[in-house]
Amino acid sequence: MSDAFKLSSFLPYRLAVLSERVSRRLTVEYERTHGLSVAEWRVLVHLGHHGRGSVREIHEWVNLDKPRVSRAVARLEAGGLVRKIQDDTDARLVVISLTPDGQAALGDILPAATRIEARLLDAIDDQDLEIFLKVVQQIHQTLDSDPQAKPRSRMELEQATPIHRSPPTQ
Amino acid sequence: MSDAFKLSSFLPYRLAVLSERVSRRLTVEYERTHGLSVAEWRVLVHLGHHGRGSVREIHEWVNLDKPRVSRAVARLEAGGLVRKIQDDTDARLVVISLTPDGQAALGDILPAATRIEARLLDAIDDQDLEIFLKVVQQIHQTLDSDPQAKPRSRMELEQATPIHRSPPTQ
DNA sequence: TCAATATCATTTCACTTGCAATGAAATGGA
DNA sequence: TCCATTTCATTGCAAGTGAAATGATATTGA
Repeated sequence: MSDAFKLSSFLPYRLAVLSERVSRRLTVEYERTHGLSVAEWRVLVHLGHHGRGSVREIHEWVNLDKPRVSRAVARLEAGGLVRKIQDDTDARLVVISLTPDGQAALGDILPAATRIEARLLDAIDDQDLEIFLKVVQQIHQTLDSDPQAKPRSRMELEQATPIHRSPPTQ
Repeated sequence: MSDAFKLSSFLPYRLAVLSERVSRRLTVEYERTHGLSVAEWRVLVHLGHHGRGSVREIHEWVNLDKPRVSRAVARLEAGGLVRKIQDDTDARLVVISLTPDGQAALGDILPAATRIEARLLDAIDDQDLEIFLKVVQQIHQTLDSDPQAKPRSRMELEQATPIHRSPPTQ
């Protein structure tokens, strides 16, 4: 009882609740339409943007541990959305790329995902969004200097990308 | 390849990455010191604030489904941090409350958790934080009017609580 | 009063997760 | 050249997860 501490005003809790709710909303979309999990969706998107990649590469970029990527890729391959071929200069590597079906699936889901994101962003003032993203970056930076925190994934570090409003440029 | 869509600038992805990193940092703390999971931590905090509660009540307040609460409570009881007693007016209900050990554990973890949060907040300008939280609320509100999204938990709805800066008042 | 329905907490079951092996292949140094 | 180390992807395994089922109790309405 008592104690001034309230879970509802605890920043980590708030982030978790928000993130989970948003993520769940997204999942409804690509679960229903293509039976994809979050991991599979991320792999697909990465391949859509980068064309091809090894398990390690994808792992480094999309914030998923290697076993998760490996299994996601296996499921995607079983579903015919992705192709795995042994690299010929390094036999340990597996080069993963989208099949035409994978391209099609991605082309189908991307607009839906973007639309959901757009709906969320529409309610937010431009300047507020900018500050929001700045704060996100600041939190990351604080964690960067905390030895107890997990390092950021490569993607986060390389890209200080702004959010793309509805009609995506570049 | 190509396609303008980048995962790194996709809001839901960003939220997930940030939330996971923050959550993991917290977990290091109460995992190491008391072997607690996130669910157990939330239950403990809820009880610390509300004194007692049923599984359903806790479930509604701390954004955990009932099975998860039930199991978290079971583990906490096994560890002696929590006590379960049958409600005498309604035999279905279980009234859960902290034991002295539970109080002590909470008293031990709370400062550490607050300290980590304070470190994150310290880097953020007051006004920016306010806007950040406003944006969080706006995202929730957008989801509130989306029939495909999961409704907010009771706690979120009842409390528009601001973040408490370091020396927690009230 | 008593059957139908609703509300609890818990359990079941199939599935996912994350960490730590594992085994295969490449690399570097003696 | 050849052994030790490193770098790959995958798999094993113990634990966790969530949705639905279960069983116990309460409530409601005929």
